[in-house]
Amino acid sequence: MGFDERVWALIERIPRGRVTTYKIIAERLGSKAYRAVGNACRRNPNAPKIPGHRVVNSDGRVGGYMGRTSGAQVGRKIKMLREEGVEVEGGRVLNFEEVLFRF
DNA sequence: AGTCGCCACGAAG
DNA sequence: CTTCGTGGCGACT
Repeated sequence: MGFDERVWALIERIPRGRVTTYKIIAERLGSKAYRAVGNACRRNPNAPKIPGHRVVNSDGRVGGYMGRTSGAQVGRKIKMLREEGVEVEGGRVLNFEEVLFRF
């Protein structure tokens, strides 16, 4: 099981209505490779099953989606989050600390 | 083997 | 805002 697979396995455990961060995932893997976590997400092979939209930046900014840091793809990410009850405004997760999932 | 070039990032300036 | 460090991976040679 490579690095990417381990990242995906963790992402699958994020509950609905919660988010986590690249940094937290890296720490959970015993690594400081938060940037590599972003790479793993970018290579996410199964968009619906692996909820990459629940992974945001450590400062609460929504970040990117489907390989993009801005644009329509990111818009869909925000929409999905809203649909599961996560408040997003101005590209930021509201009540970030409250919805943050730390495994 | 090694190198090089990404990055949905983070910290510091 | 801007750099700068950064880890792991894929695509090369």
